[in-house]
Amino acid sequence: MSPSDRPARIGFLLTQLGAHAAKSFEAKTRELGLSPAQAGVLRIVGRQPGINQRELAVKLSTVQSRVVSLVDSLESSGLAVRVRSTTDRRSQELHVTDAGRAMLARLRSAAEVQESEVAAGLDADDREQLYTLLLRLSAIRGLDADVHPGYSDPAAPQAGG
Amino acid sequence: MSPSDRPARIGFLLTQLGAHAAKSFEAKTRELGLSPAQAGVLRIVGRQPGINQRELAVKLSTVQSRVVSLVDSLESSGLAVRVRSTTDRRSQELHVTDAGRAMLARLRSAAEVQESEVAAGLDADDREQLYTLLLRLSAIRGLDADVHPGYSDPAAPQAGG
DNA sequence: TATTGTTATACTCTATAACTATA
DNA sequence: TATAGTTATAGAGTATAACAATA
Repeated sequence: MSPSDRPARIGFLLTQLGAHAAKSFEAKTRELGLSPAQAGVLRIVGRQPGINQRELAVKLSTVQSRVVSLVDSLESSGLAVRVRSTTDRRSQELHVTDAGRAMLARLRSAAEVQESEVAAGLDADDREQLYTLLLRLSAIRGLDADVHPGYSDPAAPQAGG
Repeated sequence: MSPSDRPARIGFLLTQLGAHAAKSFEAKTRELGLSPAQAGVLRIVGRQPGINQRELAVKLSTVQSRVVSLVDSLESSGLAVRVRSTTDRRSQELHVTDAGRAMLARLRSAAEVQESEVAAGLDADDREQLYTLLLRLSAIRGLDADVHPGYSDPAAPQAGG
């Protein structure tokens, strides 16, 4: 079976299933009161306490102005705080609060639930095989295991791959 | 290796790799002057000539008003046309023009290029294995092989899966 | 003069609601 | 009265550019 005989190919299927997984995760973060983007920032700050906004922007491949509004929202919901660096007063060091840590625990539970939903229909061997292949692709692409895109796009149509 | 020991899991990896694939495809459609959404509509109309806008909205899981603007753009770039149904003058039957068919051929080439990029680093056996597993997941989810989401979102940060 | 962060603003994509025309 | 499509409008998410504070 050559690639062109296939009803849909790896690129297409990855796009389709990735969007599906993203939507299911988004539904769960929204129930917890967060957008996927906010959840992602919280996760990174939890793993790298003291990271500043510029570093966060680089990690997320976005601009500082966007980080401002994301951190604003986390701060106003009490999940994270900004602390002025004592060594460089331009810099804001970011930290997760106790409430933020509680939220991270809830997000981890949600991710566990999502995992079983996403893999439903595959037996343990298939899951292991799929996991291994995807992890290899991710490594080949040089993707950061801490960062994944939060499609802000709950019901976005098409593309023909 | 239990799920919770994993550095990143299937749901997370699918989301990450799916976004990556979507972005690479989007870059290609943009070069051809189309958004992923426009490309997707063109593809569907090419496969189902005469489909009307309501049917298209259902297929894309979106609203009719959105279909209007998508079809508007395809029509004004000469890739598709609306034809009033003779049996129900409320209904607009959609058709691809010659220029639209030429564009579809270019999109197919782009998809071929994307496919080799996305699967780069895997040998033929691995690709076949991955393809089989993804196709099974897609079938289990009941996803439509004609429709996949066009993330309109070129550089969207995070979510913690 | 360069860098960190902020504000103001604008653009894209998408949905909701009111409307027109046909049935 | 219901349906296919359209228009007008609003919202979310994101980026760009000008600005303030600090280095």
